[in-house]
Amino acid sequence: MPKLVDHAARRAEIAAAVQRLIDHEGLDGVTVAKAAATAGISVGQVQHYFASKDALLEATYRQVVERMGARVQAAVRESVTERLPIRAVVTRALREYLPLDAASASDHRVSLAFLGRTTANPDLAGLHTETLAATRGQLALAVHNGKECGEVPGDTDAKAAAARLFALTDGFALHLGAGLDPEETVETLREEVAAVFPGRCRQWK
Amino acid sequence: MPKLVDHAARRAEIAAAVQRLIDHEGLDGVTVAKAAATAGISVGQVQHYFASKDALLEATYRQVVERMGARVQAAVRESVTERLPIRAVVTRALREYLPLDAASASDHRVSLAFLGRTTANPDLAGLHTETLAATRGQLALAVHNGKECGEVPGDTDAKAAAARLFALTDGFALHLGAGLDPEETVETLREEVAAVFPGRCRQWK
DNA sequence: GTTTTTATCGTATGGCTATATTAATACCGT
DNA sequence: ACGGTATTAATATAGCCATACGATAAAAAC
Repeated sequence: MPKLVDHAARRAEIAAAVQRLIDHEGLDGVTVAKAAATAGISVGQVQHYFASKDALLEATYRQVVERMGARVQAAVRESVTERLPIRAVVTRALREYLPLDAASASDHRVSLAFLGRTTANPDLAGLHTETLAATRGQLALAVHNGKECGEVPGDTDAKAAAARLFALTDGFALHLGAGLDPEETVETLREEVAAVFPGRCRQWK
Repeated sequence: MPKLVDHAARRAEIAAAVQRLIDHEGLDGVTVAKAAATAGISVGQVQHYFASKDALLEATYRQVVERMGARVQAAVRESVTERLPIRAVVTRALREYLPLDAASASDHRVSLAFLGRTTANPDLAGLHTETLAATRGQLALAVHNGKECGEVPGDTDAKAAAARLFALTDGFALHLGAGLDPEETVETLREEVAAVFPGRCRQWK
């Protein structure tokens, strides 16, 4: 057999180049030729690793979404191993959704660019809706656990509280790029979560 | 002189056709030829009313933004003439930002499509940022007035409260298209505004 | 060492698009 | 009625882009 190449890694590299390109020239500015130039390879090589331009863009989007999810999961795992209260876990998790550093800001911009295409692309819209629903579900579960644990009052509507916190976070993420102070925003988000989780856990989980 | 044509009205008609086109095929699916076909006119006529495709899209976006703003302003004016408390005025105004009916949902989708292009278009990004800042400023003013009037506690940070309510509203608007219950959402928004404006106005303004 | 499979590259091409241009039309003031 | 101009239609053009294709290199298998 010929030269051995890690296909997945190469695809990831190319997708990363496409992300830089989107960041710089927008989703519409992406052409296969420019993607190849950004990645420092030939057009033919891009074609070798992606069957079509659509496949290339889909892989790029998937990579961005996965990285955003991974950031949140990492924050959750870290908080859980530190035996922090659910309130703190949720606060850290939601904080990870905000475009506070360069990397997550780029991810957010790119995911926003794709979001603008959901209008005419049912597949993309479906993926987006599913992702939102999953996140909202996890958040609702956290609130529910908070009720069982004693951090959240018993009369709280877990689903409504989750929807509210999530919408607030996404709204902040949207507005952060447009003249909102990061520190104040994070502080407000912290207070909002604290308002939903006012109690203390009765037992160590 | 020749045929008299209301330029502004004709431009608005064409822009409305472009909006339908964006709604159906996405912002990328817009071509001058399709725009002409959707509007039921020739390509040459589109060229006559818009110097370039960019100008056509900009006019469309501007029309959408203006209509969204007008809806809010109308709600505010109506509420004010009814001598409603500021709380009710703000509630109605924010409610108008949500894509609850077909028209505002279309406007929201289209503005989202344009938002996805702010990545690479500084002019568009600037316009968007300004619009957000203006809205946030108006909202902060409403909260400030509420403090003077007695509806809002004196220790409320008007700017922070405005930023929070606005982000929440925009977040809800974003999530409404993806599996959020409209009625519950409106109710939650109403409660949130009520929480910021818990008092009663001391005097009739 | 030959063969076969994979990787990479450069170029060709067919289609689509924005826009320029040219010609035709219709209406108004006089 | 009629010239002139705003308006409309139709066509031409030049550029760009995704994708197809062919050629070359390289490395494993035997």
